[in-house]
Amino acid sequence: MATLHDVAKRANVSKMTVSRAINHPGQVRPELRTNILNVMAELNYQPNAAARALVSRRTRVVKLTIFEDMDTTEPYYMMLLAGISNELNQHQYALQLATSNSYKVGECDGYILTGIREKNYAWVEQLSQPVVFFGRTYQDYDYVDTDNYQAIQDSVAYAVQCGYDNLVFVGIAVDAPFELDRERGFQDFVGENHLHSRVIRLANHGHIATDYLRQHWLEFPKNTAFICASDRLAIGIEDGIIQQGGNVPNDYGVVGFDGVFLNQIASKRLTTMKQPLEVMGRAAARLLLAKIAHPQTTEQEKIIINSRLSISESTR
Amino acid sequence: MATLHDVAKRANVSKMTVSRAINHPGQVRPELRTNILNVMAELNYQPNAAARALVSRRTRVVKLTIFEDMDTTEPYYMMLLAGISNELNQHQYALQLATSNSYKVGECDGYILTGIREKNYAWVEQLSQPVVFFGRTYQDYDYVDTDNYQAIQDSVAYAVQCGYDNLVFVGIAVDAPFELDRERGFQDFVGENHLHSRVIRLANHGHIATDYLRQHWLEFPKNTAFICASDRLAIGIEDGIIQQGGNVPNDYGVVGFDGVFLNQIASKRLTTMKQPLEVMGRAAARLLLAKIAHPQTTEQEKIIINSRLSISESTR
DNA sequence: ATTTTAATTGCAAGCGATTGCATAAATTTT
DNA sequence: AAAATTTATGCAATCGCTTGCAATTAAAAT
Repeated sequence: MATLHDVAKRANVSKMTVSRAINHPGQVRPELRTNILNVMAELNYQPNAAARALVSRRTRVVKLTIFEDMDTTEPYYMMLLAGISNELNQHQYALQLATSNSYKVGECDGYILTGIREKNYAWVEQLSQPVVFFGRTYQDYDYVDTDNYQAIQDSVAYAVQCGYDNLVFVGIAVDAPFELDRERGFQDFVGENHLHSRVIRLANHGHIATDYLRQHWLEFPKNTAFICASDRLAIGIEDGIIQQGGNVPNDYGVVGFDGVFLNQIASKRLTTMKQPLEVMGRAAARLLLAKIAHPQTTEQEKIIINSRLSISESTR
Repeated sequence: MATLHDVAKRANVSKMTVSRAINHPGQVRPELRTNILNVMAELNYQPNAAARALVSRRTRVVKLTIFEDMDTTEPYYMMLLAGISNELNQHQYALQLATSNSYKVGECDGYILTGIREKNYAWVEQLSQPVVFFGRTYQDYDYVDTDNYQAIQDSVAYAVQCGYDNLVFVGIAVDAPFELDRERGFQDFVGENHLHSRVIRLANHGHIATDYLRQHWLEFPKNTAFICASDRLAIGIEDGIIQQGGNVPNDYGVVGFDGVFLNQIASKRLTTMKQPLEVMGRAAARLLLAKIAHPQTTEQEKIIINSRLSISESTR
């Protein structure tokens, strides 16, 4: 492997000039610089990351830590990963992935944290590097999120506009900010508009929703819309309706949440509140990189990115 | 941040002794060592990874590169990630994630490569670090994979044993080793056993399979089993059958492949050939770590891990 | 033409750890 | 009891790069 020294010798300059040609382009004579760049290419020179990190105290690594016992069946994170990875890449940063088991391994310049639990806060507070949360947290940290409250309101408003007059919120039985926001959004909307409504909470599995519908089928009259807190639940609900002989979307409407991919496998393509996860991932990465570059300047701390309803075949 | 030097001073020894206490426990007097370890804990000393990497030429980072334009809707990789991450973690290695865009960013001690395309081989060959492929490749490299040929044969055998007498292989329309192996496995089995059979190839989307069934419904008599090359296709097929009024599993059987999670959302829980992705990920990581530790000793190069049929409600 | 200022380049030091060799202490052998 | 061996520890050099300051050169101002 060629080193700075090799390049310098070959280009007849000092190591310093080569270093500057790379890191401070303005400080070196243009023609000299192009020459150096050529030599670098000839020698296939790659700066040694370790040496760089050692002296500059910059690893050029960002760590994404997924604390939630990673539900490996959830494509949600995959899309997030893609967004973060792409953005970091553009800034020559590498993405390191850590889980609740491995969060202590490896160094980095900053953290993107998601799926955090109360018990992890002690660890978080002790971090010396900048931190950005993905998803609003209980505590007061910088984060990127979607407006769950508003998103659900939009979903319900749409269902009402479709003409469904009985609104059922199918929530995920979990005590997390995103879920509470959604439920509150639903409650407020149906309250203000005096709508027939109901809230049920289920574990986040399609077949659980299907089973639930089977057992409670008679409780749901025609013209009911199910506003679900995940696409999984939505698909389970839809399957359940169809199995009970209900007609989707004519007599029953189903709206999902997340817009992951499940709509690709459902019998009918799902109407769903689509989170722009790729964009949100990029935003989180960008915010973190800004904090790394300017540790004090803490201008924009909370970034809210709107979800949009993707209208398809499960509503009329 | 405390350095080796700080620890050494506080413990009244030289830096070297501290270094040895960490890396070569046998070479330092036990009581001295425990004392040093205590001081390290007191000072919350963490070895500087950059400095270490610089001199030892070991980054303690493994890079997983997913070349396939990452189908972010595919939980497959998520499960793989979990396996790799867990295994690396146990060996104090960090996992760096790269995609087809970012494969040039960052240094590492070795690579796990997956979803590789012909055009990437030039890059692969030029790598100086050890490489392990996830999934058999066209070329002759070390890899971890499941026996796709055998797995499909097992699926078909099971379907026959269930009493289905018309076998349909629903393949993914892609020119990849895993797919060719599966198709060949099917063809060989039905050929040798003189079974009624047919092969169709579709893009890997559930609703495409559903649509296909709608259009070709009359071509599939009762007592047909669909052996699918993915769970997505299987779910689409199953939905299609049900929508056409067919009875699963009594008149039609459906067998999936992968065992990702889709069975959690299907109307009926899917019988599927389950790849132990977590285990396979761990195996890949372990193989790579072995190659990193002993670059020459190339004993075990191809690791085949068996998939197992997970029998559920979509077959009788 | 001479001084001032700005733009380039080089020198030396050092980031925090590890490797090879040398030294000191403890143990065994003769 | 002296010599040979093993076991522990320390010293110095070094990994490849960047920071701070000094030195050189070119451009601008007097």
